[in-house]
Amino acid sequence: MKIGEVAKRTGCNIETIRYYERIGVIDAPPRRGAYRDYGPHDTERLRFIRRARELGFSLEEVRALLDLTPGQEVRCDEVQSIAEQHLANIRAKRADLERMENALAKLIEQCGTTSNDRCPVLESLAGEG
Amino acid sequence: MKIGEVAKRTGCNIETIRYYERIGVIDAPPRRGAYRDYGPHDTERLRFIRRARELGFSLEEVRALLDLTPGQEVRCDEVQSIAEQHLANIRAKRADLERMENALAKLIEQCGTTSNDRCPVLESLAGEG
DNA sequence: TTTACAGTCTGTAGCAACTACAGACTCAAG
DNA sequence: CTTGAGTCTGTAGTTGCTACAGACTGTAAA
Repeated sequence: MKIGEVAKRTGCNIETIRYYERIGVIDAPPRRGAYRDYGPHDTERLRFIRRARELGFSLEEVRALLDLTPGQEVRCDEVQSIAEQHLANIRAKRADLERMENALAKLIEQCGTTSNDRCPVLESLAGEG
Repeated sequence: MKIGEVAKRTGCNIETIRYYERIGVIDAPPRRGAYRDYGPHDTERLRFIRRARELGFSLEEVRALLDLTPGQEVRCDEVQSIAEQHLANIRAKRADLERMENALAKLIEQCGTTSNDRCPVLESLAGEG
């Protein structure tokens, strides 16, 4: 399978696949002539990576997850610990965004309620303190 | 005022201030000898930037906001429009995170409920489709 | 006056996770 | 034999900083 086919099947784009190879997240496949020749194992791995990325795992975390299944034995507790750490990160980010959202919504709400030549958004950003 | 003082007062760090100057978010201040010499106007501007960044505005958005008050007249409606666009972005991001959080939490919940040699997290990431 | 020292200067490289080229090549079909 | 889509390598860009190296400056104490 050539890289374009793999890209189509995994939803990763071509440059990204080569990028993953370069940084060692996936192994360099053998070549058929000049072209990379991928097997089904690569497809699975790339799909795994894409899904994990969609869940917001960093590539470092993905690497760690992939390293947890070198042979047969699955260390579910370690997976769980990585996932839980990640979950905590997501929650923290979400809380951040929530704070932003509330603050911003409140400012916008005040638009139009003050006199014409004052803008509550700008004033709040500019205000001393 | 030298850069260190401004950094202290605005909560921006020194490298960041010079970075903002380099990319044109703030003007280059005059020099007193070899050193940058900042006035109160710069402090205000930097504080404005820092606050906007804390609310998640991109530097491009910050630039747009700063450009809206060149003279006296404040175009509150334009500010409002930028802020609302940004608010929409924040909401979208937050919704994304929420989806991630739910998906991940569900997976983690299943940990320990299946047989020892299967890990629901990994299986879900690896699964075909 | 000298000298020590904190602060500042410029310029460059690094981070994450890609994306986007340029310019050369390859390989299969017509 | 030529065309053309696909692939190759290598490099640079993105965002918003941060972190140096190595030089310099300005002030204050000795």
